[in-house]
Amino acid sequence: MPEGNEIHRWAARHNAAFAGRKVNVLPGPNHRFRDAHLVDGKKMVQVHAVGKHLGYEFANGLYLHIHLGRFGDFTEGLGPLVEPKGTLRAVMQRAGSGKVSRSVKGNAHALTGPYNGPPSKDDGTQPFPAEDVDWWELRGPTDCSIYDSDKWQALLNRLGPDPLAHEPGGHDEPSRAIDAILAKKTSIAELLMDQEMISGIGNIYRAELLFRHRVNPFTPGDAMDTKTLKAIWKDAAVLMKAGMVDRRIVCTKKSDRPSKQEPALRGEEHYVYRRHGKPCFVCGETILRKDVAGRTLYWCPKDQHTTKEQTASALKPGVSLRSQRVK
DNA sequence: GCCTTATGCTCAC
DNA sequence: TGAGCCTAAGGCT
Repeated sequence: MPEGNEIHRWAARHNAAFAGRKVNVLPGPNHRFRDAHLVDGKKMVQVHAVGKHLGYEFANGLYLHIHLGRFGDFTEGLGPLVEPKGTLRAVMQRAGSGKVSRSVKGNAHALTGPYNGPPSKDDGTQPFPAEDVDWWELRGPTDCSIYDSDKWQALLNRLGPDPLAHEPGGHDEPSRAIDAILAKKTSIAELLMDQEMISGIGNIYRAELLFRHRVNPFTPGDAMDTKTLKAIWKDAAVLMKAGMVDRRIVCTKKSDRPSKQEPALRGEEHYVYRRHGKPCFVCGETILRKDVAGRTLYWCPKDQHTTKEQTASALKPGVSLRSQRVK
């Protein structure tokens, strides 16, 4: 369920664990990933992350392309693999690290922990360094398939610049995104989610970025100004980088949190995302939500200066999104 | 157990 | 613009 921060984090971890090594790539129990054999047993050169896409580059010139979509996720583990579940799609394992064991019940070593931070789960499991990862398993991706280098390059060409793919100070690329946005009449809320404009931003970051810059989400791209767009780009890079490290998207400033706690308490990570019906941390106004192009947009009508009509278009409290979509 | 929701995207019409 | 695909969790009965 990742945005760009998670994708770059997986790429970093899987580079540490597998880059330069021979790996086994196996289809899941249902064998839906039929092309696994094309890279199985080959040397994995390196993992690339662009926007929300992962590309595992192999020495034979092929790429294992993975897009997690909304539901996809990895489980990493140490030691022998255990009992894959039916929904499993694919597995990568260090070659020569022993046979895949399907006899052990339970998965005591498996967890999807943060880099070196505190455990992400409340079950007491401890994180381990990426270098120690022996295998990962994948479930629920939107795509898991083999690309040749032309197909991979075509993907890169299609995607807009990625805030996480650029070094601070070397920000020449955002101009491409900014020019593209300024040429569109579509709302900035939709444009921020458009991977051909900027890649890597998803529903949480778009809502939070628009709030942090007090931008009316319904503003057309061509009515935005360059200065604000530049600021949003820079902010995106900072927030997403932080989200890469602790596997937690935190967009509130300490001074805006009701508790003033650092790190942010549960429920105080976001200004507007999933806070509909609750009071804005900054102005106290009720946070609104609306279905926009199939995704839920959250905003504060006061801080983000929405018009009466835009405010009135928000979903009524208690009404389900599904019934709203059917209108 | 059913319903809803969720950090996404593609394709057919 | 809508349907479809993918999986899991939480709230409700």
